[in-house]
Amino acid sequence: MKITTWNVNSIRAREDRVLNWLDQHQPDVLCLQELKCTEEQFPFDGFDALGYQVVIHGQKSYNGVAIASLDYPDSVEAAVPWPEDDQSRGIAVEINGIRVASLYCPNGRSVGHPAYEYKLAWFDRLHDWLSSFSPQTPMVLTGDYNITFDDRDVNDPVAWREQILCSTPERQRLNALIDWGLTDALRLFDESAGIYTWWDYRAGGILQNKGLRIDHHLISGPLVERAVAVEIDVDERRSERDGDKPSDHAPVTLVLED
Amino acid sequence: MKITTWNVNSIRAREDRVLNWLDQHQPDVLCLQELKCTEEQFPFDGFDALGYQVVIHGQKSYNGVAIASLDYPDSVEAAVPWPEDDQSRGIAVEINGIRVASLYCPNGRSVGHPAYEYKLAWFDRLHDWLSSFSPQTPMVLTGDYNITFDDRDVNDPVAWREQILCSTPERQRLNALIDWGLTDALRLFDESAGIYTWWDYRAGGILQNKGLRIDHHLISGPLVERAVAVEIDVDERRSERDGDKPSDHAPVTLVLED
DNA sequence: GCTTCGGGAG
DNA sequence: CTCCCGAAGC
Repeated sequence: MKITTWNVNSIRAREDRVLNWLDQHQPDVLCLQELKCTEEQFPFDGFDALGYQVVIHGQKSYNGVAIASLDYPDSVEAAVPWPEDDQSRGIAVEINGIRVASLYCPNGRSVGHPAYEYKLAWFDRLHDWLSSFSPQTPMVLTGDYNITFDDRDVNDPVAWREQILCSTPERQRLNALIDWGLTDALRLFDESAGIYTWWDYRAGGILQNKGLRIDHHLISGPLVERAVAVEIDVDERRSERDGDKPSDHAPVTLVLED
Repeated sequence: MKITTWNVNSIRAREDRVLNWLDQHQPDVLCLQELKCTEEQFPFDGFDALGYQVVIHGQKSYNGVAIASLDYPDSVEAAVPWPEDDQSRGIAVEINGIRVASLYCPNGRSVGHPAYEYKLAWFDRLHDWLSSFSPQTPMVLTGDYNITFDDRDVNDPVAWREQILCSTPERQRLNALIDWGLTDALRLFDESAGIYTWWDYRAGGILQNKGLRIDHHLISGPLVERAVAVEIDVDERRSERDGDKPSDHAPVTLVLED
């Protein structure tokens, strides 16, 4: 079973690329972030034609998340981690006995900015939501966390030191999810530095591999047993295919046994 | 010899369509209007690859005209009809003994609007410019005139009566060019009503053929002798090809003998 | 409708 | 760099 996360930076601007990728890679579940559209604007038809169901928690212009899947979800919870959030940043489903969440965590703009305070508070809310489950629940919380775990995830740790996406309070929030009982799936397979999932559009980031690892699969114990790989499709980020214009994030795929 | 006029409504937004059309139809001269770009922004490379020279009188965001030709022009006069005009609406060349002008005449917005006064004054300037030549000069003044000659050029003459593009003062200015010695080339071949070159994007204008004839070839006596056809490529305006998004104007081609 | 722009966001 | 938007222009 394959579960992919992909911040597509506008599904309408990227529809063809996403559908081509989906057609070629056929993950069982595709978690999308930064749709930048409402449910009315979402291009369901293309996904339908490829046999994918889509549930979406949309928003005009900003944010917006969705989960596309070959099987119908058994349940859907939009507005994760809390329903009163006026930003659409999370949606969760149950599929084949696994709880899957697609998360677009706040960016925070810069350390100390009001958006940074919202980011930290948002992660506290995410922790609260997570705590409503048992750590024995098969779970995949995946998406764009907008936080690096440590300096191995950062191409230039000196430049990024205590900057947004890398500050200690942010990393504490991310590690609180680990402490609860989740595992950073990629690190089960590769402990090396220099593995990235996002590269800034500016400054030719992708050509010089100036990236960060901020898209993660956090998985609970029962899935740690089943995890066999995490794959980052850097070619899709780099790619000149399909009229150029890739997203600034690569698709990242968790492969589970069975 | 074929001389085409085409208001492309942004050459950057329409580059592929224009080049595909050019490659298929191979006119000797292509007069373009509403480039909406400066010379720096103009996509010369694609024209070059098809063997076309391009001279341009550009402007940021608005207006902008060009002439693409298989043969090099023997002379170029940008800023027609007068050099101090702060809007880039005309360029003229001499090619194979014929003076060719590509004109994007002012729209005028609505009768009585300041832009309407500018439109009338602009046509007076055009008449002055024209008067610097002999009517025996082989000339093609072509482009988007933003004026209909008479009600045969109007899909709904009642609705358009004395409206912008159809008002008596505008038609007088257009006829002043005829009185000087030019001929409306299309009417040499077809006197019927309902021949249009422009259809509003709104209200499904093209589907109901709710159009106007505002793109003209005005030709001098020596070319009246040589004219054999005027062809309007309505399919290109209608077309769903090349990722949709046609211009609101069709290409119009004058065919000359020799 | 469709294009341009500049401003805000990332 | 790339996206969104709301004006303005046609």
